[in-house]
Amino acid sequence: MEVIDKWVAEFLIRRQHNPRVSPTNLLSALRFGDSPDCFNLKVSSVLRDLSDSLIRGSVDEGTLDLLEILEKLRPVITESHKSAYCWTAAECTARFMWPLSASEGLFTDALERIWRERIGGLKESGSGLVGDELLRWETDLEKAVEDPEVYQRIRESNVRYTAISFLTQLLKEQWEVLGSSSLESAAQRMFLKRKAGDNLDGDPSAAANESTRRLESDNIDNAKDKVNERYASEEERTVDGQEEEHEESLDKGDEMAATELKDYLLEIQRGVDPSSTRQVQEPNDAVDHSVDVTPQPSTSRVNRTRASRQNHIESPQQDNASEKGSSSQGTWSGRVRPRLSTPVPLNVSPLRAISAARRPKKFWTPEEVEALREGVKEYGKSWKAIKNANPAVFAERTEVDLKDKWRNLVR
DNA sequence: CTAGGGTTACTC
DNA sequence: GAGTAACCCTAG
Repeated sequence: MEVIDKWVAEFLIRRQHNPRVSPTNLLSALRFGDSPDCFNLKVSSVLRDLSDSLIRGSVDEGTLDLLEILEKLRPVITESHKSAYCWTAAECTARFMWPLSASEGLFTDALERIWRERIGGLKESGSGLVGDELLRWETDLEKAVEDPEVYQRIRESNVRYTAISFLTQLLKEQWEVLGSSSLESAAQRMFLKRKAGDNLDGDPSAAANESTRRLESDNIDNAKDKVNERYASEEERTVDGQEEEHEESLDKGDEMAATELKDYLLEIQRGVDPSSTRQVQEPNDAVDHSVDVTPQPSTSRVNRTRASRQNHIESPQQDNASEKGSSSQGTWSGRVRPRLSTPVPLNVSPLRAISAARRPKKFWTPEEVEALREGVKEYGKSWKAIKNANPAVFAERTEVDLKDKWRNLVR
């Protein structure tokens, strides 16, 4: 199971749209240790932390820490990694240039801390992050202490923009090199294996292996090509268009991966727990559930539509079973058709969960209504704020419930 | 997250 | 069937 834990953790960390994931907390909570098979998980975690920093618009010394950790994980340093580190270090120093002269404020402290201690340590250890560009910056910043003109020039330049551009570029490259997450790769392999098994009469496993090999090789080649192309345009210090392109490919990839992953997880669940294909439990039904040949009452057209929408996975079979059972009881000569069991909806985030049953109706208490009136007086129609202001009273109400109740009250 | 239309379950 | 309250769905 530990492998699955790692896969799921890696998958969650790499979901850029999930703001609740904190890689550091997640890894420490799961206690994966330092085993070598955690490599993808660790790299993903560092990249995700970097990505979150950029989303928050924060480029600070924590970013330098992350870039140094990334160097330890990926000893082959790319140009964008070096540049990102260099410009981030420059930005971390330049941000202390808010006074008009170097002697005021904390500029010299930052110079000491970042360049003499931190980067000095890197030089001693022979880090690949130390390059010509970094050394040039070091010289310029040291000069700035004595030379007001150099100080002023650096102070007025937009170091932050370039740092963010390189960090964005680095992230894009690193995600591409990392390829699909372990979980997505496994889902893709399962998907291709099944597809090959369905389509070919020959040796399905050979075909699946070939397809998988081709897919993986294509992914790696594409990533490498893209990285090389990017290196060719290393001097372009701009992020225009990159973000959009990245988002678009993420969305398409997410959609495909989510579908395949869902199939794969259903399959895992069937394999792990065959009893998981449980029957529907009716609250007042004390008799044997193993058979059910009673046709479902069809109260109205809309009810049927609703029911089939809520149970879209099982509805075709169930409808057929019900109809056949009712219409052919005679021909079955007393044999009863076992009712097909209903698969349990897999509530696996971030896949969309299958619609849950309707909540039981709960009438509003006078206390709740009063709290809602007071809340609207205080916060207006900010249902979330009203709920948060009265968590105990509205423990069993959603923001939408509050909105609906208010709509009823003002009618 | 919110607004607004739709659905469900219930009463008259 | 109309009216109502609570709940659901989905666009923006």
